[in-house]
Amino acid sequence: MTDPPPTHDIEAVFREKGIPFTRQRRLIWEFFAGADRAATITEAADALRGDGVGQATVYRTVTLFSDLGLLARVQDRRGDICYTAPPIGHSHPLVCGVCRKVVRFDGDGDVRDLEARLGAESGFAIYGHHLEVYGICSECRTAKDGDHAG
Amino acid sequence: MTDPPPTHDIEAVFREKGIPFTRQRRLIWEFFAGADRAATITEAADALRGDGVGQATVYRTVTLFSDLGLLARVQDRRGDICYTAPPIGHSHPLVCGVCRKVVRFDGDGDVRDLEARLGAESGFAIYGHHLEVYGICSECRTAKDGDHAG
DNA sequence: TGCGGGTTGAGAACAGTTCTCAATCGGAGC
DNA sequence: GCTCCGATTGAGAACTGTTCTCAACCCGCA
Repeated sequence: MTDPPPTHDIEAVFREKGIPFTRQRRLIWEFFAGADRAATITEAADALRGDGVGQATVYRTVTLFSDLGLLARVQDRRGDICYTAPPIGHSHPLVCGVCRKVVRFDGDGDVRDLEARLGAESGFAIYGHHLEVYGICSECRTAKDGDHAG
Repeated sequence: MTDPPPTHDIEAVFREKGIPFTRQRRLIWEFFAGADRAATITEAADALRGDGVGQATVYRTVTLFSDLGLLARVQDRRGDICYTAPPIGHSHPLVCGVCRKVVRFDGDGDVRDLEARLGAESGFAIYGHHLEVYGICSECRTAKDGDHAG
């Protein structure tokens, strides 16, 4: 696993684009970047309410981060929309359906082959794809095995 | 491309499971199966309102079809949730981001290789994946080229 | 034809998201 | 340090999409 991207990198992205990196944005970024699993907007808003970050700001900011490619949208097993950092620029999320832990993988070579083939066969101009893989992480499996007694 | 599955096949699926295939369900199925592109629930409800199909019924029925694997959920370019028939059991949707036309492709071999690798590397017990490829179909590209004048 | 269980439609209720608007913040210029 | 100005923020209203409730209805069965 890679380290979470340091906050100052993100600041650089913002500065480069001339967008203010405010206290609230930093807090929201740290919430997602600091977690090793995907979180919903509601969870972020709940967690940051105590820090004086409003719900609307969380929505706005998550949208902003998504637009900038800094957060990726994934789904948990119930279909809830979650967000995960760091960017999925050229990687894809492997999401634990139980605890929502996210492991990133490349896999882009595979998909790019497929895209090239598809484009040729279908006549579509391919502009992107969305690939998520779902599984249960080893910890959750262990926990589940332990639960068998109860 | 494969032909859309005939309605009597779907009826057989329902009969086999002992679920009534009502007039409303038939209409909703025909709406999705008859379209060559993904449609939202709202669109289906609007289209079928005149046939006396209520909104709640559309929601219920689309959920039912999804559970049975008869409809697949995809997203258009704006992120709107759409549904498309026939089933994506072991195929994946290639979605036109403009007109939402859906072409199905297999590509499962590619992903299964990837899944096996991922499972081994990450320790996750892989239980599924979600792959959508986005592009612009040739018709929409032609239309867009034509628009260049205006 | 009458019965019973599942399905349906209308609309209320609910949850998630977006919008509105005044207050606040932060950087630039003095 | 102070003022100005535009962007951002928070609170809550408004809106949208989805689910729930419940009486009416439909269909298979006897």
